Amino acid sequence: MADVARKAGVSPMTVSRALRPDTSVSEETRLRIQAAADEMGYVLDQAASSFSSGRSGFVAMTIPSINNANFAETARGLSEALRPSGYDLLLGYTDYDQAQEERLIASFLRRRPEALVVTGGAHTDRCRKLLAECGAPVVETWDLPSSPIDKVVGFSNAEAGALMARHLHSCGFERIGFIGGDVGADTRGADRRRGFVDEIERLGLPSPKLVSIGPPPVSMQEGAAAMETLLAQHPDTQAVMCVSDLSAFGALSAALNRGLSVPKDIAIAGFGAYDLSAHAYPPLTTVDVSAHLIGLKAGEVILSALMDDEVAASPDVIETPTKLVLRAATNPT
Amino acid sequence: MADVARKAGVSPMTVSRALRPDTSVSEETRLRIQAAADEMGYVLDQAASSFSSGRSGFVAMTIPSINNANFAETARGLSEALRPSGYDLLLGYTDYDQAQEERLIASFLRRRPEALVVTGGAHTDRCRKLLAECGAPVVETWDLPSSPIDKVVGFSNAEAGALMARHLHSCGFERIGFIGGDVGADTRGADRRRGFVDEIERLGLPSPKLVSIGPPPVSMQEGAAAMETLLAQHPDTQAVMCVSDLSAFGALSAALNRGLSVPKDIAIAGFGAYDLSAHAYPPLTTVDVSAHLIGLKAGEVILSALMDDEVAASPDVIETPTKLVLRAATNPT
DNA sequence: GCAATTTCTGTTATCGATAACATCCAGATG
DNA sequence: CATCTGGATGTTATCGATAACAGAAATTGC
Repeated sequence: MADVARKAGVSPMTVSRALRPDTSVSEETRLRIQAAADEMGYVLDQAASSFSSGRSGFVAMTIPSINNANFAETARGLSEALRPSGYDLLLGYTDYDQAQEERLIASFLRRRPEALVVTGGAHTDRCRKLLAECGAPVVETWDLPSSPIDKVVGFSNAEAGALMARHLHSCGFERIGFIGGDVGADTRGADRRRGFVDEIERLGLPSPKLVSIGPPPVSMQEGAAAMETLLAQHPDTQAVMCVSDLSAFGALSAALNRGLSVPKDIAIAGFGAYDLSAHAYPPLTTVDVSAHLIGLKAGEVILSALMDDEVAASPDVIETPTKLVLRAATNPT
Repeated sequence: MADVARKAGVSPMTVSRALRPDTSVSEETRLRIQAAADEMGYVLDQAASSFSSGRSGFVAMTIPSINNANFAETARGLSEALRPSGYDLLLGYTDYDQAQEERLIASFLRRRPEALVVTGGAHTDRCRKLLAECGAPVVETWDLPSSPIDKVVGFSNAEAGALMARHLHSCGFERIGFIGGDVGADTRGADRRRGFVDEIERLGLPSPKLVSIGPPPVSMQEGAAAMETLLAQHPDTQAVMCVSDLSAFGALSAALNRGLSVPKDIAIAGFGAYDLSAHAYPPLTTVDVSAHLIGLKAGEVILSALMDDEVAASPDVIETPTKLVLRAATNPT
């Protein structure tokens, strides 16, 4: 930077200012400095910049799986919301493992992110402590934790399950099943199942048949296997909700392979409104949780918190909409 | 850190050493320092560490889309390969836009990544220059560029297209189509189409009917629309390859919606071996490009380059395998 | 026309960790 | 017993940018 300053005939301080937005340097000088920097191939050293200014320019985010269209959408939304303000996204995945999440958060904190976004409201004790005491805004997403760490942008997974329960009930199905959502690692999936089961029972229908599935990430393969189990044990099942569209898609393929007609022989619903649910044959009924919007809102919450606008501060909890998406796979006619 | 040092009764330098691997501190002292640091909630400031040591601890990676299972797999592979060495992954997506890639790379370079991984071999001139001159190892992936910047881990997209062409020919199909791959933004998709078309012609079959598709990312929706166009214009088409499994899946749904039987009326093949291709009904024939392996190999190449082991240096170009995956959707019997 | 204000630029100190070098000491070696 | 060796620890200088403050030049207001 000193070289650039010499070349442009100014002090290093002026170069520093010229290369940042919102700093007072005359337009003429800025252009001259810019030209000198470009010509010399000078690139700002952000490590030094972060060190000196105490601002890392990072927002850290953890998601359960990098290979999941829904969480990817949330990451994209967050990234889009933050880009105009110049923040870089530090993205990591936890493999649905709270211990892994803790390690990841601890590692991220060394980079002094200016805000953190995590998925879900369930964390190890130490992880909660790290997040609560790190001094940066924290946003929990994809959930409505009962005792949030800081900010929340999400929805009730239990209510999403109940929503689907009411739909299947309104379609006239009575012998109903649920695939997945039993493993502790995916607390949101477990919440959906709980909401679904409770609502089915509240509506006076027989308790849903539950089929376990392996630990997350739940694959299509596992959905297919679970469907075969369900059909073997309870061949008279009329409708089934799966913990995600991916498992629902696997379940659909298993049903079709068995020669069943969907929804005539068995209706299938998923969760998450993945693209594939719209193009499955028949298309799958699902719940749209506006994954992209969650990311956008989380970004807005962060920016608002970082501005420290006491006046225009975001609410601490933002509930995002969930919407039933009706498709042929649960249409009883 | 000075506080921790005081508390543990050592110098700051010893604390610095104790908190890093591969540094000589007696086990007893290390434990005492670790305890003091934990108790005080001290977290290393990596910005300062990077600044001082000149090593950022970052590897930067750009992928076309964050919401694509294949690229996500490559990112996961890279991340897994690098984790043991303590590198953090700085991940960004280009939206299949070279200008966006250039901006992203320029932004990443300010963080002084110790290596960069990019997707494909097509870049803007300035981007090539930035990458070539940044001093860090660069790995181009998912392609075999004719004039690589540095290292390469990938495969020939044209050959992958030709592979599928030979398969469809061997099945006895003659009137063949190709959906997608026409837009410049996705050079790899264009390569696949070129390889496919050339091979079909070389085999003496009539030139494939080509159907355009919107700019990437190619959605299932667009695959479906393209299939409708193809069926309207060339209803006698016997087999079609799509630029990706996602568009193939959309095309499949369009064909089924039309009341066609797959593969009896029309055979469908995709590319990429996405999970959904295995569980589509009927399952889709595709090309497996070992996305995860690409990431792993890229990570190994980087680690080897950073070790500067002249002896065990990785080759500059690693060709990863592509494998035809035969499934019912192109089985003519 | 002169003081008051604003705009632009320069000076100095500093952020927190680590590289490089120096030192000390215990045990091995001849 | 003197010397050597190597592991463990301390000392000093430094990385590159920016915050905070200070000063100079341009502009404004009455």
